[in-house]
Amino acid sequence: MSSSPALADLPQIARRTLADTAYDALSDLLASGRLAPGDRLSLRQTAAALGVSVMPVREAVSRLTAEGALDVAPNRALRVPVLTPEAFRALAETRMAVEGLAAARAAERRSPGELAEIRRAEAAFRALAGSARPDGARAVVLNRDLHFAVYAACGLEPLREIIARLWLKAGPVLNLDLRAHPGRLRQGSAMRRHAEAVAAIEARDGPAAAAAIAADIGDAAEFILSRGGLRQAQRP
Amino acid sequence: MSSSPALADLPQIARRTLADTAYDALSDLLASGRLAPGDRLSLRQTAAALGVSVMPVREAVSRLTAEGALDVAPNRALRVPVLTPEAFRALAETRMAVEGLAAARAAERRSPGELAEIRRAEAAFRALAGSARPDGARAVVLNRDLHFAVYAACGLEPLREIIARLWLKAGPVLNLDLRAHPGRLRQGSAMRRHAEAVAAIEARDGPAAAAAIAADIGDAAEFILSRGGLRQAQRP
DNA sequence: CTGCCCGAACTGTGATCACACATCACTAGC
DNA sequence: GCTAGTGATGTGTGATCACAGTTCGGGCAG
Repeated sequence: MSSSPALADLPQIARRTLADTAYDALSDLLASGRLAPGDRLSLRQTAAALGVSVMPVREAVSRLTAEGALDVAPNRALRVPVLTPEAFRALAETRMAVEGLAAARAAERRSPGELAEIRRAEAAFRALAGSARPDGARAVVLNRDLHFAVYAACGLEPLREIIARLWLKAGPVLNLDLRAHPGRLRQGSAMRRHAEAVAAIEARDGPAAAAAIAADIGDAAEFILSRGGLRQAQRP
Repeated sequence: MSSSPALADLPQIARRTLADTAYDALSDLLASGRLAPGDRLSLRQTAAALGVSVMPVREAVSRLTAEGALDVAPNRALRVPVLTPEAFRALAETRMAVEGLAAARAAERRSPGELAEIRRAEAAFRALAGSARPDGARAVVLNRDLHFAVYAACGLEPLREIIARLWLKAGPVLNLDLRAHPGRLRQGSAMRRHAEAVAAIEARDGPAAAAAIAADIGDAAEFILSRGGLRQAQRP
């Protein structure tokens, strides 16, 4: 097949289905905490909001329920999962273990470029968290950027995907709280943990990086649990 | 609403949709290696085979693709993912880390009942693997039973789910190989690793349990990689 | 005024149809 | 003889309809 070399320059046409787009839209809502635990959603309503039929939304929702990011009650009602304190604690412990693992590997094998990216993300978060009146929604994004800059450096793509799914489950709880109480950022706990993590990654100290990330997760989880930020999943 | 207390004893009616059933059927095919990497499947054909319309199959497939257990090519072709050697190695490393983590926790906090269940599963596998002509398909099931008896004892349900998804991705490669070459069982490598793991769990030695499970995974992965058991994902 | 019941509106689930696209066998043209 | 175009067939994707089940509010009976 001989043809003009100009064809080689053509960018591949992105082949995105409506279901993919719907999935991204719902994921974003969940990860950013704009969908709170217990919120119900309807296929037809979200389909109307997205301007498509219910089919793409159905597929997106079925993916999210498979990942545990959404919950279909026995009544067939569709809602954002409400975690019991026990389930939330188990999720937090899992995250501490798995994300600690990724952080340790990142510390040991990060490239100079990856380290630079991590430091940049840490600086961005610190600038926001240290400001007079931090924007909760933006803090959510920057915190996520920093964490995933670290996990991207661990060199194991499957591990990164696992963590992304864990964040989808924890996102509504964590970020709803962070949006509601951005003042917690001023306590500096997150900033301190982040600084410890970056220092450990810079020093190629795996265990220290794991400990810092785990402490960051544990601090936030403990704060939310102590505040009773979790509603019970029971109906009266 | 006052009613007879006998009603409290009634078991909940399992509300299984056709999509759930289709998901289980496909998962089983994947986990047991009866669907080999590169195999294509068609919504309409599998729907006909299951005696339902395409809708439930569509939903099951969309869940599986979200988990990475199935792959929808840019051509929209649906197939079991073909792992490159690099991707397979990354998956194996992730499994060694994550499943090692779970095994370590299981060793430290297993209950007597869980230990008994693990020992029973180990004995069942050993009996089969040590037999004259081991049945590959049955070995797949018993190996899975043993591993998940350990992971169930780790006390973190989210971690167990993560591992189940990893097995869905690795299953076609591993189990296709095991079915094709059941003679490898007679080398005793798996049996030795299993025995080490059970001993470590019995002794509540977390690091040793992690090492044994990781070695079990690593041995199998190394064997498959050395045999060139992975086809390239490229088309001629 | 309170408790119950019934019906309208809505839910997810499944089936069916329509469509754009991919694949492959085949044939016309060089 | 080999390539390029063409048609039939099958593919996933999306829309629409049908249905069983739920939810919720209004109205009737007590």
